[in-house]
Amino acid sequence: MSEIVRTRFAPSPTGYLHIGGARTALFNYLLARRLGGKFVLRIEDTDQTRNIEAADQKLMEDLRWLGLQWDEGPEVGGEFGPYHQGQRLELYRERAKYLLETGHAYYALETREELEQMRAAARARGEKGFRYPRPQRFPTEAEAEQARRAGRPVVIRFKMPDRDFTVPDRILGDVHIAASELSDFVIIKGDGWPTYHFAVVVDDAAMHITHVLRGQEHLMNTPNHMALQEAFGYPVPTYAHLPIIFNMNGTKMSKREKDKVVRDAAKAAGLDEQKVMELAGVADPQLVRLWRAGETQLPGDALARLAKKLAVHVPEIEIHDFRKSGYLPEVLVNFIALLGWSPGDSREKFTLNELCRVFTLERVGKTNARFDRDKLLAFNTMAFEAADMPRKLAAFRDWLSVNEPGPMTGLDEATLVRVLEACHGFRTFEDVDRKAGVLFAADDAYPYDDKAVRKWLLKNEAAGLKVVRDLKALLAAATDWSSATLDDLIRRYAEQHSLELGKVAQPLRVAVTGTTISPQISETLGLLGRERTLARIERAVRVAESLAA
RNA sequence: GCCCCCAUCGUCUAGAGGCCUAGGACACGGGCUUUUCAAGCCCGCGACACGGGUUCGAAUCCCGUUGGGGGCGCCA
Repeated sequence: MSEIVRTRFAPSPTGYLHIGGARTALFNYLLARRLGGKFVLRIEDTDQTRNIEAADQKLMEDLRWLGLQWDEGPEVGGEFGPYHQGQRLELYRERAKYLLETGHAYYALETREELEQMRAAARARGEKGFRYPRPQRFPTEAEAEQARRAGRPVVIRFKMPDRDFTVPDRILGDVHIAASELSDFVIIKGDGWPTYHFAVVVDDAAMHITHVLRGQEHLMNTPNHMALQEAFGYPVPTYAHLPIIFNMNGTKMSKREKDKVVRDAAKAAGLDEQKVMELAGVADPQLVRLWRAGETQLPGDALARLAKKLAVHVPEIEIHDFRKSGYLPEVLVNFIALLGWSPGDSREKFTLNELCRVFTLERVGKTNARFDRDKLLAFNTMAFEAADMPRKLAAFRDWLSVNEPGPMTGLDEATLVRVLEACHGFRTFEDVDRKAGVLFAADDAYPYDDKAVRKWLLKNEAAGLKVVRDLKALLAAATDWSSATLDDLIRRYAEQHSLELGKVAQPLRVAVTGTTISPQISETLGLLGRERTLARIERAVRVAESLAA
């Protein structure tokens, strides 16, 4: 029997998993775990025009990265598969035929244009919302076939019962929707594929789904689903509509936002079409033209390239973005869980397993939430602080693996550990990269920040330069290259010359990294090693002198 | 426009009639620490949208207003 709880996450494959989807997936996962049930993954790829190549793979990769492994679905199988709706067309056709034969559905022959006109006319007449007018006489099978042959579209519509519906929602309570708000909706599209409303009902029943947790944007669709269930004699699952997640500015979180940020930066930098193509590495001028006009999105890698050249931070929207920015999956899970759910006390730190034990629908709120990046960042920082080295190391390697190869790619474990220790207090791996990446760049190629060089090496009659030169000799003669020795050497030098430590450490830091940001100076030198430190100081002296000249 | 949902600090939230002079977290402000960037520590600022009821008593219940959000597709 199907007394066992079964939940599902049913994304459409349009790209990576985004925050809202991740939250829906998480809550479904948690509910199933909490109630000892099964969590099913189903790919809703019924819109052939929107499907994106390999998007299901990306979705699954993100889900797994978060730790939300499904019990049934693509790649793991299960007794109610297949789990791609595109592979279940026979079932939908059979079910639609049943509805047709039992008088619950009928053919409709209007073109999209005709429907648009009908909608416009209804609006002109001042009607409240468009409802498809059910015809007196329905097109026959023969007429449908004739229309098909004539190349006209043929869809199947469901005969919506003429009565009010009450959606029993576990979060919102009973929601009443009047019959006047409902109409005969399409269940089979012109291309023969099912609509979402149809496929979702057929599959939820076929897969014995008991609880449907989904975004609140689906609330008004629910009567359609309930009517379908009634027509089929399917049980009505428990519904729970989740509040929506917004950006801090109250707008909906959307992938388009990433493009907007970069587009605005490109505009501010005065880049023309040619330049954008060049920097983004895009060969199609038409694409760039549309993108500049705000009418389309750039491929992810192209956008990332352009953003990097413009030095703008692209807001993370999709789970994969957070992964690439150096967030921990357990932090995202923890944080997302708190968007719409709370334990009832002031506790905020939860692992996935802990959430599985305490999650209940009763504690899910009704109010929409804003996605506070600052708080997420703080969570990430605290998690790193609390994580042990094996965890940090594994996460660091994961981060390196999903980003373009950089100076730290391929470093051995001992060095990676040392880097992480040297960078303690970091918030994301981007911090680590920003702080220590330059130490692994070629000694003759890393850039010098002119401002830093002027301030710390050239100012006050090149006081910093003198310090650096002195130190070079001392460092060359150091007995060994341990952090302790280096620290001691630097402190002693400062003391002997009555200088504050900052007056010694900063010039040295600028000399060996080109910037004012690096791990503690003795660690910085330690990581570089004697030879490279000396080589870098030499180069710094040359750079500073040429800048002064 | 019509229908539906929602409403506590800037943000996420605790609060299920007296425990609330409303608690926590992040952000913010100030201070400490300091060799940069972070991190850390201490202190502080800060909300029941508004108006009516109900009640001995309301952030908590009811109604209205306002505000926010969602829906009104051959998208999901």
